[in-house]
Amino acid sequence: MYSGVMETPRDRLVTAMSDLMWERGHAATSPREVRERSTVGQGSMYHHFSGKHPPALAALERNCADLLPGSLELLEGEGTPLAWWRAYLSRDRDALRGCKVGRLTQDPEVASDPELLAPVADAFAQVRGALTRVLSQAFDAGELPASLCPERVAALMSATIQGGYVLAIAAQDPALFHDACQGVLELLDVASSFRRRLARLRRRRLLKERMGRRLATSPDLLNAGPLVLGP
Amino acid sequence: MYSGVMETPRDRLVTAMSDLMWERGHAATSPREVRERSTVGQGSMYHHFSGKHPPALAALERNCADLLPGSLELLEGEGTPLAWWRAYLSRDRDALRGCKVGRLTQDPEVASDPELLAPVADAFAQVRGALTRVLSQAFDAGELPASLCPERVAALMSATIQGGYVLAIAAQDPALFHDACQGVLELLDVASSFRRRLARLRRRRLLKERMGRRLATSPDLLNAGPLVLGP
DNA sequence: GTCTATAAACTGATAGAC
DNA sequence: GTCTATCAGTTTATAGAC
Repeated sequence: MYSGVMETPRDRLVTAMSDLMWERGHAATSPREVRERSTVGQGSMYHHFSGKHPPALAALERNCADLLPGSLELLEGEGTPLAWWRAYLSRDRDALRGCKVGRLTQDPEVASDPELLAPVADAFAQVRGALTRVLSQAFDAGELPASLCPERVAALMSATIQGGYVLAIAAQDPALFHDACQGVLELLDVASSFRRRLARLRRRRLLKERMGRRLATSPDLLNAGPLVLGP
Repeated sequence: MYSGVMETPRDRLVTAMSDLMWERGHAATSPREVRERSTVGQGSMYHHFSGKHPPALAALERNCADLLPGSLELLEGEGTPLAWWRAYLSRDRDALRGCKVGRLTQDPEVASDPELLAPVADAFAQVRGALTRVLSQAFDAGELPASLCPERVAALMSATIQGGYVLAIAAQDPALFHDACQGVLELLDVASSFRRRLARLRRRRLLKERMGRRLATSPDLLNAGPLVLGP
């Protein structure tokens, strides 16, 4: 069925609700505001939706569906685990506007309504799942120390982004968002370089044993100052 | 001036506003709710405060003043930097209720009002400052690799907590909050053990040179499997 | 300082013509 | 499906007695 270029009134209502939930949350959004933004008549609104709940659920599901693919596609395809999580944590995000989905966890009417919370919970679970898979690959490849737990590091990555928004908005400075993300990247770089260095030591030791002679430990390892990481 | 055990009506209004801002945020809180909770009469409320803004500012300033000391005192006193940040990140927090202060960054009326946002920004800046000082001490003592930046790791710690709330509420499971906090602790443990191990290598090398003889590299270092950290 | 009464405004929701 | 008109219920805010 051809719907033309114009959005249908129903879509306009959902779009208005979606925008308002991002800007103001659910509890702070009144049906009147939704109606005004959607430029839909008073009577028409009640023809399409009865109350605030149904359009809110539709808006939420659309927001999650819109946002998820962009996040998930960064965490797969060509490349290495390290490149994936770097891309994910370095992704350009509008720090002062916050997360369309995450913000709603702070809304009393969403958090207390299992139906509204479900798509939010699902979106976060999927992102965390993808991050966990990526990290597990890095562990299997020996690129991260086994003392780290993929699930916990995945939770940390998601939390860093969500908490980064909080810090940035509080300070009205996007730099804090990027500081937090950089911070976790730097820690992961240390952890993965650690593993690489240990592996290097192991290889040398094996080599040394096989060749039956002593190999001087590489001075550049022992003098290592700040950890400098490859590109 | 003696005020007795009972809170004054003005205090009751501020307390009610404070509780409601935590539970529902500012935008979603109506003057009527504040009046009902405070059990202050309609006329009395307008005698003490004109509108929602003044009691909100008072409530916010009180919340920040109540919350800050508890956080700051964990980050000083006897002990080591590592013990301080562990205590800070392991502190018992009600993950599903969220942060009294941080939640308000997601409120449109707080985020867009410089006067209301100021105490929030200040509280976060102070915590970040304390964390940065603690981390700087660890860097100075050589307990963390110099590739890490104290400010960024401090931002990461704050973000982890704030983001942990988001994940926990989304999943309605406090475990996710603790996962995120544990995740950053584990990464910091790796980073600090890394530094310790490098330092150990350096000491041995110095010793070796001074004694003019070769010292076999410690097998327990080279065979290190999962990093096991001290208590 | 506190209370009751009341005014003024607004909001959510419905009905019925087109 | 959309519009106008309208109603009922609430909410904010003020006035004035105590």
